[in-house]
Amino acid sequence: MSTAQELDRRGRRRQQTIDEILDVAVELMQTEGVAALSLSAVARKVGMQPPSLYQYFASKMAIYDALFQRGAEQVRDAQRSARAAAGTTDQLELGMIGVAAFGKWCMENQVLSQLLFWRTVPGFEPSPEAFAPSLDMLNDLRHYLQGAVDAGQLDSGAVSDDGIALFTSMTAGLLSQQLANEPDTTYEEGRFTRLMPVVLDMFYQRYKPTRGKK
Amino acid sequence: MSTAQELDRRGRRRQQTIDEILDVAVELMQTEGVAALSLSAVARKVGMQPPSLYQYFASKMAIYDALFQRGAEQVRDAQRSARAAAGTTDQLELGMIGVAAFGKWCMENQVLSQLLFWRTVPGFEPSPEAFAPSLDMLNDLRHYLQGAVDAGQLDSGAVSDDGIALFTSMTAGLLSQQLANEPDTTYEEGRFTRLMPVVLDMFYQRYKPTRGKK
DNA sequence: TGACAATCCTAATGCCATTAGGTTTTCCTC
DNA sequence: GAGGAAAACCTAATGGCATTAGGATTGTCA
Repeated sequence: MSTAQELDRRGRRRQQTIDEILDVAVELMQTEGVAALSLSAVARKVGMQPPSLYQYFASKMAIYDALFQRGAEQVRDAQRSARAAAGTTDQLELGMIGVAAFGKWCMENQVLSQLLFWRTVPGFEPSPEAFAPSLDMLNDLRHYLQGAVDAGQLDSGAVSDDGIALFTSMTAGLLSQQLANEPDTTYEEGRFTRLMPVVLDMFYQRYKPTRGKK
Repeated sequence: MSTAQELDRRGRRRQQTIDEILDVAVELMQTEGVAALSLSAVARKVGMQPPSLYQYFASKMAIYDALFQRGAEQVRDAQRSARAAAGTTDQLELGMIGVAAFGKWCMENQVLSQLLFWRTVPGFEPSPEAFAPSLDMLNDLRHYLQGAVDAGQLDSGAVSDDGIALFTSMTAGLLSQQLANEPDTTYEEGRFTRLMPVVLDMFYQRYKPTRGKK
């Protein structure tokens, strides 16, 4: 009836198609490899001719970018809701919960993880907009480590550049090895991800308050 | 004169061409991306027509495989000669020297590193032959850690599956982050690789003899 | 009903890897 | 030094890809 309503209807249909394209793209990347995504294959699976996809995405890279953003938002929110669901205010524990949620999401969304955390697609560089949620995640991490420092659970070195670099490298290192060498398992049972509590403990040992600095 | 000599001449010329193709391939991967290697571009740069390359390699994947093997041999040998050049028999120190040599090679051969340690090229799986030097490297690592255990420098847990997984994950984690986030620097100055001694120390702290087990 | 815009199509371009089949070059044997 | 085999290289062709141009169809509203 009203213009707004019609546009809304059309807009919703359009969004539906966009989502379907992205879903199919993920599905194909799962079987063919992230960098081997073919627009023609996507079009075939959606039931379109390849050029029609350009009504929804300006290029193949735009699809990668949309998936990057989708993934970054998902993993950030997965981390946040895991922390919110936990009934604790212990900053250290919240940090650990976040890492576990992160790891679990990565194992369950390997295609998106690869896009997000490896530089695996030749010409692809995420747009600032798509990258923003990743920065949120890094800030969240800093926030909880700072909280642990303030609570006297960690030495202040833990939130230094070196501390952050160590934290992300060690956790991402386990994830990376897991995804590369033994992808078909769960976060809890993986030969590498299983060691996540160990590396977190190593980190805490290094940045114990009152002594652990250098 | 003799058949052997002539075949040798031809064989040497052939090997020269093969090497040139591989060199050009690395060069192009540096500028265009590892997964974006184009045989046509290689052929152009070598001064051939694309189909002529098939005289030397059965497919594009065969080129990747040759590069994989080349890289694996290079990095293994770089590690070994660094250890041989060191004037020590201290197993722990030899382990550290190996890691440093490994890291340095990776920073100086980023294209090959990516091929070797990330799963970045869609259809590519290294042949067992190409993969063998990587196994050598893992055995070398095990050997030196075992040596440190035998010398009473480390707890035996260091050579357990978990210990090895931890060691490789932490070192590869730093390298990975360095290559992905700040590739244009040296091993010594990189924001992440600079922390290599720190993570090695963390490892040694965890597997100190006489106490450090669990 | 007519018009506008969204949606989808076919046709075409220029890239790619790879195969088929022929020509030139190299080099050893006689 | 002539002949011939094998190596090295070529052109032509196939079928795939991403992307662009431009036309047809369809839905939606005045």
